[in-house]
Amino acid sequence: MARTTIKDIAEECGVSLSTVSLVLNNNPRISASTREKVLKAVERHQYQPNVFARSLASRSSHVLSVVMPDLNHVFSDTYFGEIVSGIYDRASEIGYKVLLDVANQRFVSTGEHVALLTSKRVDAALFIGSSIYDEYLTRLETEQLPVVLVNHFMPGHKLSYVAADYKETARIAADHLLGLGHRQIGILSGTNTHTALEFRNTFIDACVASGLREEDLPWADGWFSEQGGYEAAQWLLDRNPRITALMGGNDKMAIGAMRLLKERKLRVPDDISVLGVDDTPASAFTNPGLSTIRHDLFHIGSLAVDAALALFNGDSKLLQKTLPVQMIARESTGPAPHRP
Amino acid sequence: MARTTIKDIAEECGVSLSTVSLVLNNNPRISASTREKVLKAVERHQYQPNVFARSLASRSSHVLSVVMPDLNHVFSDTYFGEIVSGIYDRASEIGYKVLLDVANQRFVSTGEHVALLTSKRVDAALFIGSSIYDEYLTRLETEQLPVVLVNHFMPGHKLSYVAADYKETARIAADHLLGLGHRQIGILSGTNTHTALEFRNTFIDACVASGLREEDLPWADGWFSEQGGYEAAQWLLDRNPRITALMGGNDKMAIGAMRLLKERKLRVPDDISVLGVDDTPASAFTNPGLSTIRHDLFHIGSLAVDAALALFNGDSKLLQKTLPVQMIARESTGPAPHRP
DNA sequence: CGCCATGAGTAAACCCTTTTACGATGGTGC
DNA sequence: GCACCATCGTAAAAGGGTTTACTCATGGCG
Repeated sequence: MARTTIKDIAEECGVSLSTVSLVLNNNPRISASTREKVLKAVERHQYQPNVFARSLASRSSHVLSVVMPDLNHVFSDTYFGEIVSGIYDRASEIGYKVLLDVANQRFVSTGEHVALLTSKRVDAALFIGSSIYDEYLTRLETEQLPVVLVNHFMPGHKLSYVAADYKETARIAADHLLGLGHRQIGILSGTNTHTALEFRNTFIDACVASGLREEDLPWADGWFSEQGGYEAAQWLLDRNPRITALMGGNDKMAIGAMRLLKERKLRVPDDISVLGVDDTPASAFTNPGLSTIRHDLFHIGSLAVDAALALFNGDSKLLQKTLPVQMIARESTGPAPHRP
Repeated sequence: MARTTIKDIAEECGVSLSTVSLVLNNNPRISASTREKVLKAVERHQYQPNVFARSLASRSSHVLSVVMPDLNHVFSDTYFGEIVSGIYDRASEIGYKVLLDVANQRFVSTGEHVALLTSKRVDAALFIGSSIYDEYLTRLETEQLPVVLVNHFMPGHKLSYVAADYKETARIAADHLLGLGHRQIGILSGTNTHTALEFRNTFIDACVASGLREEDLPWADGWFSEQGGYEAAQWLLDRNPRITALMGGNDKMAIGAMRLLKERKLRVPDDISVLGVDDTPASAFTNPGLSTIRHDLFHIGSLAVDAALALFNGDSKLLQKTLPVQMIARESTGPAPHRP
């Protein structure tokens, strides 16, 4: 039994194909009575338009691609997970589907990241967490494709993005720690991303502006993971035992650092304060609860969807949106201890 | 500038549309010389076939849907993440794309879970982690759609699945704990899934067969999460202080239980042993390392892809595959302590 | 009463490939 | 020299919608 097509509906209702199509697309040209007749038949037959025929004719697929970075276990990372949830929610709310991609070697070298868009397979693409070195993004820029970077950006490139305000994050973080009296702060800096760079630089600048010396703001690069935070903290503490606070590049790094501190029998926050960034769900459940600067990743994801579609619809050429952040003070930060 | 189509290529090469199409589909009917000529033109124009036209004509979308359960933070759950990784990897290996879906209220009530397949939008669908109550699956059964349940199943239904051997898992677990001398074992049983039921029942049967009494095998239901494990463990320990081992329904529950034990100053495994199921990445990093029965979720994901496509291609009507599991003994299980 | 604007619907072109039945060409065996 | 067969291509029919320009009544207006 063949699927029922628009033709079947048209014949049954004694109208033309176009009429049915117009009804289905809510075109006001069709009278209420005809509309109803058609809709009834549609309902009766459980008619489902063929999405391919539709996409082919309308040049819109109603599909969004989300491109994940090629990291181990990306699909179970809370940071990415929150963003994907936001994307998925918003997309399905407005009738869009989400296609999964990973920016791995093959994906880039075969040019699939471009073909995906030029072949109209997807209306737009959302890139999550690409790194400084992701030169492939430039091709997306030159070809003016509907692409949005999610919670990161590429300075000097005309690429749209929706991202948390990392500068403001850094300033709030600096204020918070300085206000608690910390004068030697170690920075667990994420690696390979412009946001990480911007965060670190702004943080340092803010501290220096308040009278700290650069040498009292040692930093170490590391992966944005518990392990990365653990190792970076280790490196920093071994060289700078007088540090009274650790600034994590994200919550996971901060959590990794806290594990190290526990192993070293350093109390948080009595001996050393730890501050994170993101406010991923786990942060509320650490012990002590992690103070952090909240980035609303879910919301960033949904806004990215809207931005991407605005680009696709030609409403705009370039969208660069920076979102406010919020200090969440829990228990992992406290007054700086006296160091003799 | 319009996209180059198969027609452009054909004209440029002085051959028919069909010829180009056949070349592109590696049909041996076309001679090597013609083939080469066409491929050169394709290369020169960076020609990309229009996927929609292709899907429309060929009735195959080369897309798979992965349907996630409607849980909080599914997209950052390691269990689901591992499976999705396996699915994604295998799918992209064989030229398939992966579409994301969530089995939420809307998805089911609108019949999208069926329409997705009947409308040929996707070639097949992979359902991850549906529950006992997911009646909507029965419609997939009656309509004989290409659907595979991933690491779970529905007894009494003719639904294909690829799942770890939960019975064997239960037996291995029982052997392991009994071998260590445990005689009173609390079970942190996952809830709402047939695999959880099967696991619990088989575990109890195995223990009883070895001479334990049922009343020494108390169990508590809980969500498959750290929190769920924590609470279930709490409930069990409060009522059964003589327990010497806790059997987690999965690693997360086991990890949650370990947190509780730490809070209660009970040493693992000296005072109480803890055993998990799955061997998700985190299990190697707990302290002490979590003993567990390994389910190769990544592999299960890839096999599910192959199974789904076998169904789609009509190679088979029903595929029910059970995969071997493996004991991973780390430090969280040890000899039962003497309880006076 | 004739003209025109408006509303409702339709015809037909178009979107781009796949696929099957058929055609042409040249060679083979007898 | 003929029937027959491969081999290589092609024509044309799907596949199922969208969309634009056009038709045809109808009613209002001057």
